[in-house]
Formats: sequence, C-alpha cells, structure tokens
Amino acid sequence: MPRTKEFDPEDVLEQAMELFWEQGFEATSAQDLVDRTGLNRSSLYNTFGSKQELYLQALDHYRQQDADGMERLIDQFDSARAVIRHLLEDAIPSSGEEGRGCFLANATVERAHCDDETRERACESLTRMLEGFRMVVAHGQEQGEFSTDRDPEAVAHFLANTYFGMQAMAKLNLPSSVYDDVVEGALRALT
Amino acid sequence: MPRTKEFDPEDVLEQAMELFWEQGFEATSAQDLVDRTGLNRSSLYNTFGSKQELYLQALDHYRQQDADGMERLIDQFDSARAVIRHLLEDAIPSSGEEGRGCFLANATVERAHCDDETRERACESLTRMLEGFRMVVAHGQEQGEFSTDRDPEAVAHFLANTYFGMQAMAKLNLPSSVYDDVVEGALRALT
DNA sequence: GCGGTAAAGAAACGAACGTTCCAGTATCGA
DNA sequence: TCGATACTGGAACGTTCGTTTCTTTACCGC
Repeated sequence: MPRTKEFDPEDVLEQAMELFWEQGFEATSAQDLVDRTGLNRSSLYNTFGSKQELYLQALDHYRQQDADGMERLIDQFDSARAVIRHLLEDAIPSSGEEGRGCFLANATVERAHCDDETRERACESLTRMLEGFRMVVAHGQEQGEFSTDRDPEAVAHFLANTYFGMQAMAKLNLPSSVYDDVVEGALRALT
Repeated sequence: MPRTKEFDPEDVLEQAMELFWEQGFEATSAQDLVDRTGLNRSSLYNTFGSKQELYLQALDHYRQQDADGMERLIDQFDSARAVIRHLLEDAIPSSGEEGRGCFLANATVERAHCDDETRERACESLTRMLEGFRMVVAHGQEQGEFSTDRDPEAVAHFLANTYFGMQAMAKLNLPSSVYDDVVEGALRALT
C-alpha cells in the first residue's frame, strides 16, 4: 500500500485560497503556491491537477465558508433590518487587515469575463445571496418592518449590489465612516 | 533632424487602454500590446517606458474621459434626481458589449492593494466622483427634491458605492432588469 | 545631398512561467 | 520481509515573460 500523505489537503486548500485571495489568479505563480503551502510542486500538481483547478477548488472552499456564514447570520435573526445590517456590515474591512475585499468579488472582477468556470460559480453564489436577501426582505415586509410596495427580489438585487460595491471600495483603505454611510444609505432604501 | 513617428501616441494609448481594460494588467503581455497596437516593441518602450508606465498612462487617459463624461452629464441638468439616475444608468452595460465594467473599477480591484500608483489614482478619481455626487445631492436638497435630513457627503458615499457595485455586477452578464432594480433602489434612498 | 538624429525593425537577453518526469523513499497488506 | 504502491524531492521541460540592445531606415536643417 502507498506511502501516506504528509499534509492535509484541506489545510493546503485554505492556504492556497488565502494566497489567491490576496494576489488574484494571474499574479499568483506556482512558485508562490509552493512557497506558501510548503508543498513540493509534484505534490501540488498530483493533488490538485493544475493552477486553474486549484484556483477553482480554493474558490469553492471560500464559497462554502461564505454561504455557511450567511446562513448562520440569518438564523440568529432578531429583526429583518438587523440581519441586513449585519450582512452588510460584514463587508466592512476590519481596521487591521489590508483591503483584500471578498475573494468571490475579486474573482468575479478578474476572471468572470474570461473564464466560464469562474463565472458559473460567481453566478451561482450570487443567486444564493439573492435568495437569502429576498427571504429576509419578504420576512421584513410581512412583519411590517419594511414597506410592501417593492418586489423583494428587486430589493435583493439592490442589496447584493451594495455588497459588491463595498468589496470594491474595501480596496481603497477608506475611513470606516465611509462604509457606515453606505450601510445607512442602503438601509434607508428599505423603509 | 529625426525621423518622424509613424503613429499617433494618443491612438496607441487608446488601444492600449482598451486592451488593459478588457484583460487587466497581469493578463496583458507586452506581446499582446504589440499585436493590438501594431507598434514594434522598441517603439512601445521608447514612447511609454515600461508596461507599468503604459498602464498608468492608459488609466489616466481613461480617468480623463470619465471625468469629462461626468461633468458633461451634470451640466445638462434638468433635475438632481435625473442627473443621478443618468449617472447610475451609465454603469448599466449595454446589451451588445460583454461586461468589461469600468476600467478604473477593474484597476482598483486588481491593483489598488499592491500598487501605490494605481491606488492613488483610484482614490483621486473617487474623490472627484464623490464631489460630483455631493454637489448634485446638495443641489437636490436645496430644490426640495430630496429630504434634508442626511449629509450630502454621506449620500455621495452611498451613491459611489452603488456605482462600484454595478461595475462588478456588470461582469456577470445579468439581465438588464437587475441593474434597473439597483438604480431604483438607490434613488429610493434619496427621498 | 550630406550629416546628425531619432525612429523602426528584429533579434536576443536572463528570468520566470506552468507543467512534467523520474529517481528516491516511506508505507502496509501479504 | 518483501513487493506493490503512491507520495516526495528536485531537476528539467519548452514557452513566454518584460526588457534591452543593435542595426537599419527615414527625416530635415544646413
């Protein structure tokens, strides 16, 4: 029987994800991945196939975490307004970290137009995010928190757009008050 | 006296800008630029110095056009609300073109975190955009179009964020009704 | 038309790219 | 303990990267 792996593929995927997240696909070389993960080139290629496949797996890894985070946040509901506030505030870059935005948003901007596999994943995640927003908005309307004269799906489109915008703005290291203004502005559109 | 240039540097800059716009900095090679512009490598490097410098000049070229466009749009004012609607609708990808978004937004997401010169330019353009939005919002408040209980600068932050979000969403080839929903949502935050 | 100047053209630079290959090594059922 | 297996380590693949260098060509004041 074979020799046993000396690494945990899940750990490696996590490290690769962070590197692609920080640098993007094109700017990350195989050597960078070797250096960061500590794996040998052979092990990397045996395990993940190619740079492109590793990237997609890293992206899927991120999407999984991301979706889990959203679901958890929705579940600990107190009011629909509070949920949406928290979902958007999640996009505010914490003061310590440099602005790397959200991996999925980065991937969308860098690769969705030239790589079908990335675009499909981005669309799928967007659809999921829209569904989450739509549910929360509909719930808020039923509870009388929001006015009922707008289609929840349309509002979801608007909120997802706000989220994407914040991910782009996060790159510019703006004072956090700017993001607060954005969240306030978005919430105002719900009343 | 010297031989005369066989090309118009302005034309070449325009072509280089379109290529960087479509593909990004990292994914665009010197060979790509040679192929697209028709210039020889020597001429490219003699004229623009390096790939990085050419990129920055292309970005400046874009920023110039972009700022001009915004100024022109603001000048042909009929109402503040209409101006903001038009500014945001400018970000809706026209049905024919594939979603390349806005060059400045692309540059921000790809390079602002790792290239100071790009980030400075992105910040400067953002500042200019914010100033434009702020003026229009203040004007709209004075005219009674918008409620006066919000700081025009905070609203400008929100509107710029909406704009950036649309540029990211543009990559996903969504039905144009999605962008309409976004514009409607944003305008609603102004009342 | 001659000479100085800068453009164009083309080849080549070393370095880095993504990927492959192979010898060496550790594992575990038999 | 042996043999089959598959992971590791590292060199090497051919290609492409951004950039430089050098020769040739065209221009224009004199």
